[in-house]
Formats: sequence, structure tokens, C-alpha cells
Amino acid sequence: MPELPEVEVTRRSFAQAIQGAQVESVSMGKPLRWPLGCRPDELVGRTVLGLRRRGKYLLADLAPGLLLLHLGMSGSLRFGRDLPPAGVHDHFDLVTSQGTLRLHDPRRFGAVVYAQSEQDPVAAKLLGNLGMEPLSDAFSLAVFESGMKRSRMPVKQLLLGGRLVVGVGNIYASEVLFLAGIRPTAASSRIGPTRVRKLHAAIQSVLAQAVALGGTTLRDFSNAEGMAGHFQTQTRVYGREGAPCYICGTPIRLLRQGQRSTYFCPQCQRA
DNA sequence: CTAACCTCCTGTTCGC
DNA sequence: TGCGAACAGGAGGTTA
Repeated sequence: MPELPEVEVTRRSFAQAIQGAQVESVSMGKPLRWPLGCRPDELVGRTVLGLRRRGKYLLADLAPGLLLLHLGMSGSLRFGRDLPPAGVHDHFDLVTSQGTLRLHDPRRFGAVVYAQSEQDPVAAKLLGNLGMEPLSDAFSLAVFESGMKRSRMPVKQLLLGGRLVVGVGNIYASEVLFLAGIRPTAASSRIGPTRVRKLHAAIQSVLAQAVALGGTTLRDFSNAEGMAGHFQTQTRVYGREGAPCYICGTPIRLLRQGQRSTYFCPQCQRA
């Protein structure tokens, strides 16, 4: 479920509230994707210094140490003082002096991993190959252009891979390619400079707009206060197979790339 | 090195 | 309506 906008919306919804909190206890439900990497009680007494995001990872800086949180396909976080008792899909509770941070994740593709720092091999393996942050000044057009030139992958696969730019998941990949007028199956290296620039711009504008709308709630995504997002009402192609393109009226098509669905307009995306 | 495929797990939707 | 099959937003690991 969560792509970059959803993770960022989640981060913003409780970053202030958790800052400075002391960990009082930790409880865990069923196993997640990876083991925590330390005994839960080792976290007790540490202070939460702040909450950052890198790609689709949330990084909770502790004193000392670091928690990496990933929401996988179906994860969501809640933060509050009066959460209900943990349910069958609640797998991690970080109880602090300022509220409880809870990971809810039915499919359990998510993870909470402890590392001593970002240089810790555990963290470096997860964060080391991540590409540019699309919503930061570090999202260089020149680097993006040269990365596109170097890859012969279908452009949608390159975007999903996260090695060039992070945070563009399956929904937003279809959306940005539509805005840029690029066929998702096009080889990255063969896309012209004008469209590459349009793609670079579309990635920034679509993700920024999605953050502003509170993310996309297709099933049950919500921020840490339980609020749903609204970007799903703005999708131009995603989930619209057979429906008319908003620009030209041609029916939107669905295809499979790497066993994931891709939506596009065969008329507007010819390159 | 790159790229295609596999896998983890559960809830929902689809087709007969 | 019932039931199994197919599918779902991520992404690291394995294999070629």
C-alpha cells in the first residue's frame, strides 16, 4: 500500500508528538518481515530524538540507536495515548511517555529493525542502494537524465526499482508516466530529453500533490491519527481500465509488467 | 554488473 | 449464495 507520500504523511502526522518521548515498554505480536535485531527491553529508557524518512523507510532516531520502520504492502502506524488493546494484526507497540506507536500490518510484509546507526551493516544494507529523494533539492535532473540513459529496462520497472529515484511505487509510477506522455514499456535509454525532463517534473509534482492530499487510501491506509487520504480520487489512469482518458477519451489500458499492473493511455503515451 | 522471477502473508474480489 | 482462484499498493533474495 504505502508509497512515499503515504509514508511521508504518516511521518508528519506524529513526528512532533513523539519527539522527546522516553520508551517505557515494547511489545510485539507475530513476526514481521525481519527480526527486530535486539531484545525489545533493550529499547526501554531510550529517548526518541526525532523521525525522519528515507525512501519508504521511516527512521526513528533514538538516543542511542535507530529504528527503521517499513510499512510493506499493508502496514500503517498509529500514535496516540489511548489506543485500544492490540488486535491480531498489531505487531509492534512502542509505548512511550508521550503515547504509543503501533504498527498494524495484516500481511506482515512490513518491518521494524533496530540498528546502532545508519552505518550499522543492518541499516546500510537496507538504505545503501536507495536512489535520490524526489521531494528534496537532491533530486538532480542531470543525475536523473544520466541514470535514464544508462538503463535499458522498461521505464516503469526502472522507476519501481528505486535505485535511481526512491518512493515511486506502483500507483504513482502509472500516474507520472501518464503525465509525461511516456509508454510504460519504453526502454529508459531510448526516451528523449524532453520527455525525460517532463518525467522528472511529474515525479515531483505528483508526489507532492499526493502528500498534500494526505496520500492514497485504496483499502485501509490512514495516517497515525487514523485519517484517510484522498489522492485516489485524483488518479488519472491507475485503476481506470476501460474508462475514458481524461485528455483524449481513449479507453485506459491495463498491462502486466513484472507481475504488477500498469495502467496507461495508448493515445497520450506513445513515446 | 543487470534483469527476471520468486517469495513472504492475509484480506478482498472475481469467476463459475 | 458458496467456494476456490486470482489478485493486491513492497522489495529483498535468488537465479541466470
